[in-house]
Amino acid sequence: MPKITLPDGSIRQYDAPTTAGQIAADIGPGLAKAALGAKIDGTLCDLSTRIESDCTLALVTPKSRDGQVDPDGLFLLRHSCAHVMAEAIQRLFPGTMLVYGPPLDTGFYYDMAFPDGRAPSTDDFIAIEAEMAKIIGENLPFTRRDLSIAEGMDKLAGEGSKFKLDNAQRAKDGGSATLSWYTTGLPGTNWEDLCRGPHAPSTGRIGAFKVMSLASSYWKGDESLDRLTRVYGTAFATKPELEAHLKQLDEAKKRDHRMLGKQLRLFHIDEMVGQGLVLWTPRGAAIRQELQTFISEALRDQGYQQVFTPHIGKLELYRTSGHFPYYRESQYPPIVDHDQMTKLAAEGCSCGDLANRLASGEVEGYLLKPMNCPHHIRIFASEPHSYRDLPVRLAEFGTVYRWEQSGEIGGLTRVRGFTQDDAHLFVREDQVANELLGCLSLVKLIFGTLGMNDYRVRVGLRDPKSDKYVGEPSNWDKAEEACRNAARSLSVPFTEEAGEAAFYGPKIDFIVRDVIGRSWQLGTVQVDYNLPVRFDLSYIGADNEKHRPVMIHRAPFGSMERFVGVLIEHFAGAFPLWLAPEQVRVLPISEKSEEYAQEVLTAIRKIGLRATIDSGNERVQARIRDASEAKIPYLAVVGPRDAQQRVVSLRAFGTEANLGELPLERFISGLKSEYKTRGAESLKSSFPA
RNA sequence: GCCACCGUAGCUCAGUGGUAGAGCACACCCUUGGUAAGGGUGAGGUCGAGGGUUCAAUCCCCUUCGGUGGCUCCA
Repeated sequence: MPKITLPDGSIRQYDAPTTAGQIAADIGPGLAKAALGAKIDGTLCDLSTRIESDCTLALVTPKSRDGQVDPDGLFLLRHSCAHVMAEAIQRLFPGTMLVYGPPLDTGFYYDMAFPDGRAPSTDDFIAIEAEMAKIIGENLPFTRRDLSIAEGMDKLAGEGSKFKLDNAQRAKDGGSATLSWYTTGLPGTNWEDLCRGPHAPSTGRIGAFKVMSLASSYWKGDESLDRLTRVYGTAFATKPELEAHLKQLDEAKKRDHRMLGKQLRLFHIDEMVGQGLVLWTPRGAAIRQELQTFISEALRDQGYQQVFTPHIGKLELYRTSGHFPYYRESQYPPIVDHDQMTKLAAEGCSCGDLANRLASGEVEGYLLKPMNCPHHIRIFASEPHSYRDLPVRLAEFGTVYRWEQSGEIGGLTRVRGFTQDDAHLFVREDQVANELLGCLSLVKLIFGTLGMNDYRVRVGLRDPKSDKYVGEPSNWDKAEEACRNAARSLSVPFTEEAGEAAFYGPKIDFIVRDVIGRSWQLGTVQVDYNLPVRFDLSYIGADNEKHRPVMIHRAPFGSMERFVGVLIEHFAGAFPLWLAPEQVRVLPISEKSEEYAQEVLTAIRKIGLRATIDSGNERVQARIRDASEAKIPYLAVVGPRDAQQRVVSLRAFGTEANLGELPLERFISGLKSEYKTRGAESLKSSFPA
């Protein structure tokens, strides 16, 4: 006789098997009406799930008691809505085979195989949504039925969908005793789908939904298998929630760095220059320069030395490092000099031959550098080192080139040429732990100064099953342990992920999300026992013997391109004073104040800030609007009154009214300290709140 | 790289099988205005590029380049 423990601790006793839905009804009609499903012993289930023995039970509704949207409720709604969409699409596109349709954080998708050439386009969304509305309007129950594995397999084999058959096989392999189908309505009469559930009780519970977009995917994520069409949608319990979600998406779009980059003229990517090759326009370059100055100061404080190295190097260098053999596909092809080319052409050497001979080393060429480490290593190796000299820390804003797949390139976040704020530390083994901490503190300083708190940390370890990693397992163990320990010191939660290591060593990565919700790796710190071996690096120890240094690779920004891209979105284009491309705009009320405005401008420029004057033939209101749209931190409005009193009327970005008047000298000194302290001190504090 | 969609003025976007439009930006004129758009006039386009169908293509078809959304990849 089941004894049900509810979340408030109360217990309900039943003398016969019951269902979650029945229990909800027993508690109250309101709850019965609101319930979408139940968590039985922590597992999300249908309301119709039969309960035969003691359990804990929590009913799932669209909103929990405190008014928050319940993610489990959304899960049920979206999973159910995916079914409704699949049914609607199968009605409109006969012959469509269903593959897999899970809920997501922001909605759901369904992968489908359409009969050749008959995939829907976005123009069909209206029809699909109309069909879905019909199904939802009928408020049909989602009815579950279980078949034995054998029966179920027979049924699927008869229906002839290899995709569903495969899903069933995987359920079977996963230890499932039965296969379940969900019918939208009456089993045997209405539409059904192989699905492990759970679902909302009926279609009518889907309050609001929208078909969002089309994309493609590969079956099981494997590009050698069938190509599928993925239809994305979303669903909510109510219309206002859907509208709020759509509005949020729209807001996110406005923060998109590609949009803002164009609008604020921060960078340009030009067809004629090449895909994924970023041109930094003056305004974006100002931001980058400030960031580089910032990090250079921090590096100097930590005992780094700056170096410069060329953009190319001999293939032999990258054969030694392993980059060329391991990552040939993702590099620009090697450069072969004229004489070689002429000679090879005379021999009738084919492109294939040339590739092979470059790979084997029979023909030498140059490579656009995919990484800076080999160059830095050769700097280290260019002179002998004593154990007393270590750590040697070589830093460079080094530009590297990688042949990213064309479909992956976009904006500043994935590009083919980018500049890393790179450095390589050559350290004694006993120094590894401490140097790692130094690297992490640098990352923390950067993220802290910029107010970027929304990041996660990943410790990337080797995948024991893969053979792409070079070096001794014992060294890998040591390096992985050092990373783990350093990550622990961060007091930020981190995950350990096998298979995420670089080929030469484990790493600690800092990962942020963009406005669209995509994750990007920014800063990275990597421990490397392997390249020192490949390059036979050494230092002389206290024992007068040769010893092998350990390398640490680190780039707290990751790349300037990606970092600035993420930063544009982080600030929604409204950069703090120290980073803003145009920091102050002086705005004379009329030509009568032009002279004083020029004086103010000169004073601002004298302390090294980027400022302009807008003496345009427009009314003040219009020019204020222009400055506001350009997201300029400070606007100094000056008219005859201000000139008379030697003050400026100050307006800050993001504040509705003007802040008030400030004597010119205080304005200048306040600007200076806000700039120099990178916002730690603010000019705004000169005004009453 | 794969699939889908998109490419019209500097930007955002309408539009049509008979060689094109709006708003903003830009230029000039009037206006000299005190905190988020003052008024007028004007200039600006090989409708991404190449090929095809057609009497005629910005529009239809093919190819190509670029962008977007995904997938796959990412030292």
